[in-house]
Amino acid sequence: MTEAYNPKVVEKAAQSFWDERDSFAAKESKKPKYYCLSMFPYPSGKLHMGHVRNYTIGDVISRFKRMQGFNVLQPMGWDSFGLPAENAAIENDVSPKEWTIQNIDAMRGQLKSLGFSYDWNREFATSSPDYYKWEQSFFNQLFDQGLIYKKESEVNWDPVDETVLANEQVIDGKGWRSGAIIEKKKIDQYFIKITDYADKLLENIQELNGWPNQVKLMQENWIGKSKGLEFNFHIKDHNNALRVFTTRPDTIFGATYCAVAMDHPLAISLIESNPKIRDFIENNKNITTSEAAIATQEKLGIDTGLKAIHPFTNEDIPIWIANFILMDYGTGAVMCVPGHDQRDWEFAKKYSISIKQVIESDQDNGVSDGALEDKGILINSKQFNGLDFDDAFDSITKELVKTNNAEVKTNFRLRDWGISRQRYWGCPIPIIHCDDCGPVKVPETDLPVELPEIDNISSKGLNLSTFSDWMAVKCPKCSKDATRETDTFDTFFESSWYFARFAGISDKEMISKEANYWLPVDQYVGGIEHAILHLLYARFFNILMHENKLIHNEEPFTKLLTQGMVLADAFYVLDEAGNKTWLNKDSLEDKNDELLDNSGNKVFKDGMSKMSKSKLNGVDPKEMIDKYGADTVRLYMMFTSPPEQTLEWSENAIEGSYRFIKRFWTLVEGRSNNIEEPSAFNKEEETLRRKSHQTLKKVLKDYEERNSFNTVIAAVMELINAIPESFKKEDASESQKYCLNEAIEFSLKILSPIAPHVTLELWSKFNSSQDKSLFETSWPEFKENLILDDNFELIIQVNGKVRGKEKIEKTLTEEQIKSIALSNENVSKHLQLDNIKKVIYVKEKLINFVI
RNA sequence: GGGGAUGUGGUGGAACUGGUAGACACGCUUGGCUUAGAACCAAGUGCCGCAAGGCGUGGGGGUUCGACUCCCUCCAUCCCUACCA
Repeated sequence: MTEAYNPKVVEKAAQSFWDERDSFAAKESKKPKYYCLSMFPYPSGKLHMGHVRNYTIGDVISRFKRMQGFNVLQPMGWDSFGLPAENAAIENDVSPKEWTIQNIDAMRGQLKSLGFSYDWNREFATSSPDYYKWEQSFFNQLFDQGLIYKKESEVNWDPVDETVLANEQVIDGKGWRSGAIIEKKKIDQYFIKITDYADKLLENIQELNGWPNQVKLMQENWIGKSKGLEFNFHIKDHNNALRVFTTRPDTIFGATYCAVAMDHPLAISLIESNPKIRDFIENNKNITTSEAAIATQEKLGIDTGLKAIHPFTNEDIPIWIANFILMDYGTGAVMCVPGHDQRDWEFAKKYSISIKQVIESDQDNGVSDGALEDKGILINSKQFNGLDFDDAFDSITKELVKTNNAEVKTNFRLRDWGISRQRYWGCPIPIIHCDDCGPVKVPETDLPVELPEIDNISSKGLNLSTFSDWMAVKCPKCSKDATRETDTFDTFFESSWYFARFAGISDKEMISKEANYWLPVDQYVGGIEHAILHLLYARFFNILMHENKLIHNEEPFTKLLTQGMVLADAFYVLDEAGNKTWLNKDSLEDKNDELLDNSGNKVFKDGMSKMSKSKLNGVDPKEMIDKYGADTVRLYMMFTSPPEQTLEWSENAIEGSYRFIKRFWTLVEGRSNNIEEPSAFNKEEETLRRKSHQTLKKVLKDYEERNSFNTVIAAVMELINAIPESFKKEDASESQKYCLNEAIEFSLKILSPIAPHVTLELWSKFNSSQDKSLFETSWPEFKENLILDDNFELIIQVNGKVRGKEKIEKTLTEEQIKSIALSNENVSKHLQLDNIKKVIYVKEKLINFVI
């Protein structure tokens, strides 16, 4: 009697089997190690499809490597500090800690239900003092090494809630909760000198052969190393010079104005005496600190009335204040060459500043339609005419060194990492402020500095400066009354070293010796949105940990797989003030083709965007797991698109994945793998065996080299479709049954990393005599001699168009093949023999007749 | 604004090194089974055309015997843009 496929029963059995044996506990051994890590989640409470995709990919790779005989470490934990906990605290009046713990429990349950092969013994949450204690300790080391400093920097200030807002919390220049117009405010913050390592971070990219080029490029551009010239413009009737940085000194004869940032000292010095400038700066202050907002705003400027003196022509050129110049980059002042920089060109047009062409071009209209940004030969540049970029750079530098204090400078776009946050739910920065001793680090023996418990949650933002009891301490140096630092770390701090902690977790040290066995991470898997910040900070931290002799490797991640975003439609309603409130799709009603929320307000569609906590467009996998089981969800997730590609979420085809598993179950169930290999096979049997071994060869490449799991699944489907019906019948011959069993065995193995529960169950039914766990630690080998075929299919083209196909024996000569091709009926219709101008033959593939 | 990607049937995707475009699925159509439906099974399914044949990989142009693949250009969508993680 056959048994129907019941995912609930099968999955429960498989999961208990793994649990009982602690199958995925990782211990050092003589086997080659493989550390596979998926980016740990922020515990928002529910998994969404982006997580399912990420963690299925990681698990597929882990399980595949385990089958290949590797000693695999695949840990999981929680990146549990962050903004959403504070928001939830304010909205629901729960402590961030409680909320986080509940979320972790819920998400752990969801992860377990998906059957991921994690070593749960190594689980930790970054919000636990056991973890952040070591972060504070490491910070102290960096502090001693002079890598930490304080400097003023701008934040988004909500004047109503009296709190600092993240860029995400500023919507159209207004605070998301209060609706107040956001102000920029300068406050003193901690920074870490990542720019000291800019060259190292850039150079090491060359060695990251296992990283996607895309990500390496983005990091290179982010670091943004450029060679340029810094020099002074003398200012007419003014004591100070204006120091500018330019990467294009070759265009200096085209400089028709200069521009400075709104917070440049020169601009600030004019506020008092010039009300127009004061108004301009005042009116343009209200913009988010985000680069995107600054760069896309309308480009505005105001003439200071001051004149810079052109170093070569001695002409006066105006100095402007512009709202898009960044004080943080270069010197905060630039020379503007509208002829050869598009942004300068547009600004010049707007304010009627002259535009000069100083680089040769074959463009008829010169610079009248737009800037010519390509490098080239200098014109209209007096003694420098005719020089190319490099020569011009050198010659112009030589002159400016004499007169204008010029200096060739390497400049980085990368800025130092601001690590202070004015928040409650983060790792406290272990510093004590003493009136006499200044900032003093908290002694090692007093670590961790734990977060105070929350008793009273206000409706404003949370931060540590309201906990006066907690703040009051004695100075560790002089024992006088002192106060604790109230800033917490940027949460990127926690995620910059967790991978090392997983590899060497210990309650006695930050990272134990065991880490030397596991590190570096062999395969890191995570969303492409982390291509720059998280991955750059983690690389930076890894270098610091390496320098401090905590770990042996300099770069943390050997291979990187960046999965594409899972997108979903996002929906919102607007209030009277035009503020957006995001809504989950499930809370909407569809009335006469119009979307309404549950109070009847009109709902707008925002279009596809990544599943996120803030837009509430995450799709919870729970329902799907309940309905179809984890194997179907995993299989569908892998089948529906290749990992690197963006995925617009839809569950239209999940039924198909479920059907496939059911069909597969029906095929395998009731059979046993007990046939000896026969001595001979007929043609039909050979064909199936060829397909089985071909499939094995193909999927090995797809798994190992291409991370192409959708084609792995398609290949197995093809193999199963290729089994002749007669082989499945009860009266099939022994050799037919043998070939069928071989196909089944391969399919079970191939699918095991993707759908581990059902394959484990079927394997133990199919191979009842064998140890179950053997199935998950062995990978079959294909036989090359069975893959070879004596024939091939020749494609016959006329002028590149397919006109016929012929089955050809591989032993035939090119001449013989040509004559077979020419005798093809359909082909001969399309050509006359005397017309053939050329014949192209691609071995064992195609022949093309050109007429 | 800048940086990085992506674009192939009604849908998700395949084509790996310039060599058969549409594998494998979803959906749909027809038939079988069924009192009926679901499930399942079988056949068909890029578009135009009765057919011969033609057209077809975001649009336009180019290189090549041959282009989804290489080059130029334009468009659309997504990710990042330093305080979402």
